[in-house]
Amino acid sequence: MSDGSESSWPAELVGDPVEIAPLLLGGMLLHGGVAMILTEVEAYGGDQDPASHAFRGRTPRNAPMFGPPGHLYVYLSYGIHRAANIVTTPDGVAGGVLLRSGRVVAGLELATERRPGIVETRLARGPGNLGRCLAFSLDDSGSAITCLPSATNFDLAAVDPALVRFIPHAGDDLAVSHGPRVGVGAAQESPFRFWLAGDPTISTYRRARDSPGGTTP
DNA sequence: CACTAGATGCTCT
DNA sequence: GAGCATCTAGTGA
Repeated sequence: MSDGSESSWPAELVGDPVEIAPLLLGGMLLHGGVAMILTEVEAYGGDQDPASHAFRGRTPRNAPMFGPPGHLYVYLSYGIHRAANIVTTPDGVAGGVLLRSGRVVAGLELATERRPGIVETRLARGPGNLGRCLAFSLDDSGSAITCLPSATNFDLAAVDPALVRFIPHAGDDLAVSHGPRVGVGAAQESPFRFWLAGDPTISTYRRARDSPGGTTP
């Protein structure tokens, strides 16, 4: 009974996570009273991707990965960190995009409260830190994401912090770098990780590790 | 900056 | 019980 609230996820953002992932960069994600621009993402597939949680089939935890696109898949990592994916594949097909880094653009006080003493550019660096800034919990796994037009002008205080909203980037092209994911033999050919070139919210050493001698600016 | 070790709790066999 | 799609603090240059 969700008052006709179907996911407003656009068809352009449905498909192979490797193709959709770079399209999410520059988009704005809202939850928990904080808004951030996505600066680094990573694609995860289904039964083709040995590193994916969905690789060994459907379980209660990863069920959202197999569900409709435009939904959240949140998992607990190392008992501490909550990492979030955006499901991009059609219903019945597993695949999603892990949100690795972001730049906080609104709700800075809340984000700083959740990560005391951390410099602004590092507030949402890494999947666990990003999830903490946005106050994601395991209960948010499976939630629908409301996708709004890029022209949307919002008042953060008026946005329900329990809802997940996404506003895609539109306008001038962004400089996107990409690199292969290390440690996964079967999928080393195609790039899985994408980030905004030169963005200060992404650490340099991690960048160098992920794309040795190639796509970095 | 590079590297190491330890924390921490849910998920699945 | 084992194993994590990780992060931080600590060390040494």
